[in-house]
Amino acid sequence: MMNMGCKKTQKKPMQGANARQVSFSKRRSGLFKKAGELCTICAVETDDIIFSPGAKLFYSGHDSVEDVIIMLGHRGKPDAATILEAEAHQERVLRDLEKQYSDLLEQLEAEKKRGEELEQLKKEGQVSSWFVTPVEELSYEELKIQHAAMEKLRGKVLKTMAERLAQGSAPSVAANSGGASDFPVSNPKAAP
Amino acid sequence: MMNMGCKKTQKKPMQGANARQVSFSKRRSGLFKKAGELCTICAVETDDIIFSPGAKLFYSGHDSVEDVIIMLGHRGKPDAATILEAEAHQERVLRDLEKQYSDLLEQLEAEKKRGEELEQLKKEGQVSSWFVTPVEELSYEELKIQHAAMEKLRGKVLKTMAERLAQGSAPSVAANSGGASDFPVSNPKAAP
DNA sequence: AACTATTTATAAGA
DNA sequence: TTCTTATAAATAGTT
Repeated sequence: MMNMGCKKTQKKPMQGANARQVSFSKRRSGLFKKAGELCTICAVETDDIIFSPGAKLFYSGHDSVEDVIIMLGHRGKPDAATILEAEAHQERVLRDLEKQYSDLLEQLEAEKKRGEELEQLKKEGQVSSWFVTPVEELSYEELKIQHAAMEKLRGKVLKTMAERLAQGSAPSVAANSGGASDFPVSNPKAAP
Repeated sequence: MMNMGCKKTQKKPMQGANARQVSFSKRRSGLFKKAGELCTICAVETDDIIFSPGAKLFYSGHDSVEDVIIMLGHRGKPDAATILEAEAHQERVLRDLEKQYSDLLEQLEAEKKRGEELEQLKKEGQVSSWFVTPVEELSYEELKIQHAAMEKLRGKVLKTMAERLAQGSAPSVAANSGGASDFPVSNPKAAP
């Protein structure tokens, strides 16, 4: 059977929403498995976050995963009674998120300032090499950059939240729309 | 030559700091490559963060990577003159980080409150199923959870920063200590 | 979900 | 560190 195995690695989004969804599931579990192996074999910590097009979050972290799962509890589906209550909550949730977002805009401003500080440090010559030379011990600067990177990541998440809100998503809470619709194209980048 | 390829997947940390470091480098690039492929092929976004034992951060994100690299600039090593200046900066950087950390403790308190809100929502039945059923459209709740998860992740990073500070790491800025010392054991977990 | 041909990742060695 | 190579693992297409 000439089933073609898997051919060479594709360079473009897979054609066909269904095939892409299947591939996503396979590769997602593969990626998380690799991350887990990296933790186990090399004794490091990893956090992997995947945003799928339907605004779904997939998360693999060395211990936070448990927190997320605990937050979600038993994961049963909402019953009819709670759906009515859910719709009553929509407005409040919306306002809540909007307030959070405006708070975050301020934080993003603060981020920019920190980025500029960092730029200044770089010009003074200290920060420059840890990213490419893992053996050095530039802990203060590393931590500074860790912080900045995390702030940036956080800012991105929250910006995405706001964008989704602005697009008026989630017309009906707890609606079981089963169809996996077509994927919007994201902005792929590879690591250096 | 019986070079044994790679045997079956190890379940324990690799023995020998050097071999483990080599494996880490290989697997790190492998993981990032997989993440990049997932982005490209399945049209999703990923962020991967690896904390190596020496407090090194490795980051692969669908576009934030560029920001980090731009922040780092040309990545040359500091010269002798800047090292002196760097040491003069240490105290200030320390105070800066300490201040940031105390700010963050407050934010962690706020996080807890949000977690409790989330728990409340879950009891009302809406939040429960998106994590296991990617086809549903529970966007508000998803975003809420994304936010909570990111806050948690951020909190962890910043807590790590503070712990490293408390341990008095980074005795000498820009010291080119080449030795990769022995790894402490982390807390490996796989994704559900 | 399971199978399988093929590609990809990687541990050990050089 | 980078390259090679034997072998294990991942996975695209198929059933």
